[in-house]
Amino acid sequence: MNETWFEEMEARIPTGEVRTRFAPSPTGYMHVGNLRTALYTWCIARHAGGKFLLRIEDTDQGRLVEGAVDVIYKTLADCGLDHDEGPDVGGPVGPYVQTERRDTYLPYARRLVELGHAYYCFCEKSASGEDSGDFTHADDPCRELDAAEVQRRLDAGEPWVIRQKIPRTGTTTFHDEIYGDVTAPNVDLDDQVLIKRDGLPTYNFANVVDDHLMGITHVVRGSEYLSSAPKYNLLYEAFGWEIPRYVHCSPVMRDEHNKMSKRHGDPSYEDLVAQGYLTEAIVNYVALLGWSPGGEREIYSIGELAEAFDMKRISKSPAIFDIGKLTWLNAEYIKAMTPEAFAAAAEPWIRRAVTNSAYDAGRIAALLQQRTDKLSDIPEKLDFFDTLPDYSPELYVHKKSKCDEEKARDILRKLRPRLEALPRWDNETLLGCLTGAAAEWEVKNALVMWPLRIAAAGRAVTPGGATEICEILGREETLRRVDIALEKLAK
RNA sequence: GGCCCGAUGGUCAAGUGGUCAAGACGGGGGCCUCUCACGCCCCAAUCGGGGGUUCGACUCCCCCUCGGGUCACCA
Repeated sequence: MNETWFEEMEARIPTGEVRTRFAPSPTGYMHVGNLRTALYTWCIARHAGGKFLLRIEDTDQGRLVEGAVDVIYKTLADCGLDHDEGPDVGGPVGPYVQTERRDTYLPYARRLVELGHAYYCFCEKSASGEDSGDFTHADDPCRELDAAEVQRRLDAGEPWVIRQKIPRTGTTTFHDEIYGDVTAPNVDLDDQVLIKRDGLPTYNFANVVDDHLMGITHVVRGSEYLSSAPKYNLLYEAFGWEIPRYVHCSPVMRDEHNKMSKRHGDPSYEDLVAQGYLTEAIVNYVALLGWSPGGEREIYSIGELAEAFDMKRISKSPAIFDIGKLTWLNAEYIKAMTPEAFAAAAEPWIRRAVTNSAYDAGRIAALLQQRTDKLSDIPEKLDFFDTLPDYSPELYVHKKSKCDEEKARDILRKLRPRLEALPRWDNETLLGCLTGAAAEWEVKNALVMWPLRIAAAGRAVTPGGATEICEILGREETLRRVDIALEKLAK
């Protein structure tokens, strides 16, 4: 590559705006930690009115997973994390897939060799695990090979890699937006491989080159990269490039010791949605896991998150994912929905349990909205609609309502003709009928409501009260169930 | 093990030298009430340990402990 090529690459780099990127490798699914990183990255860009880009890091040919990229697109889109540049929408510094950029890395690596900050290494691939323990990047014989020798072995077709030439003395300090200055002794830094034997760059190298070539101003990533950051700095300095701001995020944990992981069966974004969690609630919860806006407010829409976001307030220590708190937040979102929106979201779940189309899903949804933590909890609350359970008469015994089987039979007997004679069958009418009866018989409302609700539902706990359930069941079915109750109680 | 980073209730966390150490989830109790839930009220629960610095430390420094990360031709 000639000098012109490098100049052209540099000339494309946008300046004067905040540019962040989410750079996943398509090796699996969107776990919660990934989602959070993407969210923070997006927030930094949006907060500053900058650009958010998506770059696919697929330099590991062995770990590609079919369909993984689609999961990434879908998740980002669902969550409202729109990107300004990326493989699908293009942009000024494309391509945005690393394997499509394969020809740009080698020239930069060669330039580093020329600059004396990298070298060709012809050593055999080290066996895995061999150099664990007290390994301290022992003198690589290739480090000081002279140019002629290198050229000879290259010409002979020997396999090679290019390694970064780390200084043997001194220290390297880099600045992180949330951890502050971090210093590491150069001796502890490895002469990491930049270009692999297959000609593709390693993650570390591709990352630096791409971030520079794409004009990334804020590098947001997991804290697992904290200890390799000094090597990145050395690379930027060797090239004479401006060092971006680093924002390292601590991991999301499943418990005190382990990160959230697919292996442990921890839920991904998609899993959570399948479990009945709302996207808005997931995004909101994840944002607050490891970041705090400072005040007491906890409910934030995606837009409000972008507005309030201050990366300085990202937590330094790992946070444990608490499904219970997510569930609470999800319930808050459900309660805040309009009845229409909730009915629409709940209907498929309602119909899993209630197949009888005579029972109005909208009415059922109205009973459910204040009692639903997550949508998947819905079906089990509704099983009594389609078929009346074969319950025990003991269910009629309820201390607080002062009800027992005897009283239940008496109440239901007297109630049946009144219900049958009702001019209309709606909640108000039913309520009037029942409270009227209670007043007339000089008993508590509860003593009338309890047996009727048990008769109608056949279970102790139901969403909604007696009148609401009877209204949905309809007059005919209600009377049928009262008759069944009287039969049970007659024994 | 070397190196790097971190440490406020069970969990998420506010707090940046002087506070009776916010708030939320969860837990406990109560009120409301046609069950359950919602809502409302109240309660319990935290600065890992030890040294300094200071008139005064959760806040600053050191050590210990504990936790996390990293030490791949994976990202």
